[in-house]
Amino acid sequence: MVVEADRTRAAQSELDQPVGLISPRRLGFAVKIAGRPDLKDHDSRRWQNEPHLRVSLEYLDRIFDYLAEHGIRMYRLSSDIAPYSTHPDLPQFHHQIEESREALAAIGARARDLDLRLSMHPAQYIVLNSPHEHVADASIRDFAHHADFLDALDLDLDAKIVTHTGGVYGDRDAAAERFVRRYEALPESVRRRLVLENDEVSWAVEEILPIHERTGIPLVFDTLHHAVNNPSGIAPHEALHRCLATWPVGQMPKIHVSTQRSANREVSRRGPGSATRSLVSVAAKPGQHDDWIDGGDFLAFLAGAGEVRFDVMLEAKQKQLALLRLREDLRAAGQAHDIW
DNA sequence: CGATGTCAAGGAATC
DNA sequence: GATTCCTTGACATCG
Repeated sequence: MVVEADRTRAAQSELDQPVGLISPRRLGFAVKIAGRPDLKDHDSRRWQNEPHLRVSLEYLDRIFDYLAEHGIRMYRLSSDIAPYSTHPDLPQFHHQIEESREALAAIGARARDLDLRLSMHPAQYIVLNSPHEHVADASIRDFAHHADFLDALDLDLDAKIVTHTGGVYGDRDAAAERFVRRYEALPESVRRRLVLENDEVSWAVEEILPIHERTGIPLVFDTLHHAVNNPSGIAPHEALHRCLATWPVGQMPKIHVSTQRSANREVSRRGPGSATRSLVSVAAKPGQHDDWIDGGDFLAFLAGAGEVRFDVMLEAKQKQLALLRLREDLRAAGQAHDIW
């Protein structure tokens, strides 16, 4: 059976670890499966057509097939998996978790069988520290829904909900204060899963560390965001270590890794008012994700990381294809035993 | 059928 | 105060 074979390989890999050589335990990717339009990540029909979580879970089962086939053990679920489930004007969609209990239990059991680490990352509209109470309230409801969903899968506490701090609104201290106050008022079901990621514009590592100190919330280190937003110039590995240290004993920390899109690239574009496509050179904006992960950069980052362990969520446009290619790059560099 | 418009939701920068 | 960008794809409708 595939699962048993994977477990055996897992045990073997642990034994093969050279003493002192540090590695992530898992490589994961987010939501969409590149090049496989048949593998949908959620039921995306409009509300008029009554989309449902049960349909999304059938899709997810097919994605799990793919993950099992490729030995991938970390995956970010779509936050739209239960369509309109917190939409204020569509209460008829608010009970999908209850309506899907059995399917949720089954897919959760399968995730555990496959030793899959799952996570979620609510959309940009979820802003806990917003000065607008209605935005904060909607965010709290959304977090609670995400937690209920992961709980319905009966997943352990490595299954996290990732968020950003939010805005600054011209007063950083007040913005941090709102985050802390509202975090502390969150239900335990949310607090035990919520983790905070440094972002690319407003809240750098040095600015979320104080929030961790006040709340205990674990920090997800994002390498690209740190490269783009690092006002006091903290060295990447220093930032990494500080974030890893915020995780409780017994939970495996995770980080986000991506490669920045290079300055110029050729893309196929549809001309204005015309149906024909042609190759055009466009400038990339700073902080954009590249299609792939640079294997050399990744290896160098690991080599300098020291005696620490963490899982790695890859954020690349080519999704799981970037993960598979990175594996090949690492294998070519003699690090295959070392990487999941 | 291909092209175009739309989608629940926010924040920041710019004017 | 209003507009645009961010970023994303696929559904839904229009011509």
